[in-house]
Amino acid sequence: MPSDSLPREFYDRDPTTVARQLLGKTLRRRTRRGLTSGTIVEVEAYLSKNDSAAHSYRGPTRRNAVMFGPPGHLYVYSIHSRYCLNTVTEARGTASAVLIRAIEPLAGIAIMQARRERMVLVDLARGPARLCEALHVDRELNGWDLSRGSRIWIDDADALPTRSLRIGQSNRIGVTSAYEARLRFFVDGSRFVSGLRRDHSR
DNA sequence: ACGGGGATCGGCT
DNA sequence: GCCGATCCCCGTA
Repeated sequence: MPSDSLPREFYDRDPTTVARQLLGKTLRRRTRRGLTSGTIVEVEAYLSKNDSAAHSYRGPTRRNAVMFGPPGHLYVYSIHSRYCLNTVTEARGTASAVLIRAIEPLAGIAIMQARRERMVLVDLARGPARLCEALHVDRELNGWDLSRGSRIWIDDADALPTRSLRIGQSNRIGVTSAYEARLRFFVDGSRFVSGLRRDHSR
């Protein structure tokens, strides 16, 4: 429906560039229950080469197949009986992605509160699995094309001006024993960012 | 405020 | 069989 959904070309770039540019954009989700949305405030890049933390590192499997497909599609995987949401980046076959780790809730807050069984705004979508629960994202959306602009998509409307954002950078959260290159990006100063521990920030 | 530990299950070796 | 791109609760202070 919205013609301002980010086009496929937006995602057809290296994951670090896409990750940085996703900060401040608006992630939207529409279900029968209503519209929920939020401002993206925290992301991580997973590279197609030399990145042992990327799910695609050891080649295609059934789980990571979407990562090897075209950019702009959703890669949803489960961990510890929860879900995390990525956007596939770069051209088909390169298998990179951006993990969306946190949003600042904008619309449909009551719906998110009900889904999360939490009232505190800051607890609704701070962390990748919390975000998925708040937006009702599960494996059914794995492979969904974000550029279609329905069910779930990202757009520029209500976006924070990227130029004026102060972007913080750190190692990725929960990634151990991997080549690390400070591939986590977040809106500096936002209360809606996860992993505020000292060893991650800055 | 901070840190330790358990839940819980699909994917991969 | 092992182990997470996690979350939440419950100790201490």
